[in-house]
Amino acid sequence: MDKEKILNPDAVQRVLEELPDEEILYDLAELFRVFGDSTRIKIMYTLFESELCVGDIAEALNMTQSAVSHQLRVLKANKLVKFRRSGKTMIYSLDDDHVRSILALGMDHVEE
Amino acid sequence: MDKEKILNPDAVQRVLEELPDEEILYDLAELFRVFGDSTRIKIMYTLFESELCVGDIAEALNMTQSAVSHQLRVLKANKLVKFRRSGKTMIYSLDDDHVRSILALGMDHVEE
DNA sequence: TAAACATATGAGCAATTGTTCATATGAATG
DNA sequence: CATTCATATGAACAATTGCTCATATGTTTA
Repeated sequence: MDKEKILNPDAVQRVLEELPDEEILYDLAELFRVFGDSTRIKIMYTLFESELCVGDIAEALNMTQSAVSHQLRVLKANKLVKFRRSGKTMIYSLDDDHVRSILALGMDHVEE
Repeated sequence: MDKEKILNPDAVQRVLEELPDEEILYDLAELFRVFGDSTRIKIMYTLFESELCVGDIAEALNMTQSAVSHQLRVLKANKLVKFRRSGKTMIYSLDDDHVRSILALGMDHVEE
């Protein structure tokens, strides 16, 4: 069985003091969870240079309109994309430059 | 039924040309998926200032040694943490500054 | 206002995932 | 070399998730 003995009480104490609030850590994880799906990553890259409507995203990624719409909903809920209406079509774009920054930083790490 | 009509063929074409390779996009998603769990986020924050052994991380986060070890395995596999042995204990630390940068950038977005 | 079109949404299913529990590995110590 | 300690690992289970299919909503146009 575990003894759970603390090897370095000072360090543990220090960590506990500096750890951000539970709620913030949860929100942070949720943000990254949204980035953690290749479909959503693709959709965001699709919008990297210019805005697009749902049908065109689906066409470009060879996906169902429904699947794209479902994922746009998630992106929207997390303020990663915004949209405007133009007649019957909804035109989506990246919400702010944080999205591009986060993608770029992740790319740095992936490309080594 | 869907008509799948392309509303903006030029834009679709442009997107297809500039979209990163499938494999890279997948790796990128996998990287963020690792960040997308609050337990792993907590573990990384635990290591933000100084290295720690497994038992101390478990103690600080009030988690099972096993659960922490399983997650460290995931972080290790994605090159987000590294470790060294010191006798019986394994001492973990963040692998590079990309980790801190990504966490910080995510924090920016979460804090609005 | 009825039909066509673009998008959104809900239910259901298969696949993935994080935890627990039990046990294995590997190093230090008597 | 047997025991103790720190960590790692495998199996199993519950919960979450992304897709499909069918249908609903809302806008334009004939």
